[in-house]
Amino acid sequence: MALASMITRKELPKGYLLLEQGNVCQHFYLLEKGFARGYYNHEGKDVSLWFAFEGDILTSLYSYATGKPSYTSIEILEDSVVNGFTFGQLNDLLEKYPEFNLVGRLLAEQYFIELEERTLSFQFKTATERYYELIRKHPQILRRASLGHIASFLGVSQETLSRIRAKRE
Amino acid sequence: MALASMITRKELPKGYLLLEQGNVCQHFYLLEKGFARGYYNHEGKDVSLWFAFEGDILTSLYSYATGKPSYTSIEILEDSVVNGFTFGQLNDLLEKYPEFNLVGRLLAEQYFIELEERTLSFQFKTATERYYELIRKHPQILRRASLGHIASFLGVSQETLSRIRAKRE
DNA sequence: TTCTGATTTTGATAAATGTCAAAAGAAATC
DNA sequence: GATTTCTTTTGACATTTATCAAAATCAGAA
Repeated sequence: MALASMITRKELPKGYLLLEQGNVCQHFYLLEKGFARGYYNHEGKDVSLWFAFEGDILTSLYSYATGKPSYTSIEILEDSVVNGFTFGQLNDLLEKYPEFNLVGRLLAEQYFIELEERTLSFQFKTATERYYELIRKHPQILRRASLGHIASFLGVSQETLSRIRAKRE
Repeated sequence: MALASMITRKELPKGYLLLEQGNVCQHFYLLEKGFARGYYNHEGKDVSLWFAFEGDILTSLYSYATGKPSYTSIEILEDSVVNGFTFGQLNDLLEKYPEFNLVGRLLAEQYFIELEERTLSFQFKTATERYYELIRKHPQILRRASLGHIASFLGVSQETLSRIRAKRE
């Protein structure tokens, strides 16, 4: 079983829902080109959890690890190209070549570290600081994501983010 | 190299600082008996990031994964017994028996999932809801951790948590 | 270009929470 | 048991941010 033969390449239009909250995620997708976000919907409130750029992975690690329905949805925000394979294929691979668990471990560690940073920033930084940090790290986000999406990612209302922007300059 | 011979058992008194912010963490510790917390200190504000019970692991996954100084400290909150081994020993083991990466992967996934849940609860739940969820999951925490520690874990001031408690019953 | 719908900004007000200060209570030490 | 120290509660007030509503701006379709 060759790795290459497992991979399916797909073109996805803007607005496409790659994964819907409540469904069990079955795939890893590598975002070759485009832009996407993960979000969580709770009582009508739609909150962005992450943004994914070229080279990032689109999946629900939760679903993969637990086999349970994902509580995040994945939305394609710009026409994109992804390369995907199923969890089943990956598990076969891991079974056959246990060394690959090293990659899995490093990946999960990486995920954890990024999330830890995000969590800390919620507890220690103001929305304003989080905003400027975000656009410093990912300036492109300003052009690619809407104010509403960014606001919910930062944990503030749109109006508040708009006022944060207004204060500067 | 036997796993058992690597492990060192230690008794640690209440108040002991197992890991200090700014130092590179070198060990995994399994908490056999006792109670501990991880916390982060920022400009004098001391914020609890997690509590560890019997059976939990005490370490800085961040330090382990990156080799950089930990930004969390680990404090023993009750006289405890831990079983520890160094990252170096663990890495030797992983190199010799790559299958162990599976354990590492699952562990990192587990860490990630728990943190994800915590992060979501910050964005979607009120401090009151987070409080009652915490004591539902870990009732013992009420007896073992101080109000101040719990308040910072929940992301509110002590006074606010005190008022949350007063409202009920 | 013009229209239409979505996004962003602005204003007024209400609600939640933090901060400071002090009192009350509990625990530890002598 | 009395004293000291730490923890928790309570009160008053200030600050931050959300919410609701409306206006302004922008973007895509006709």
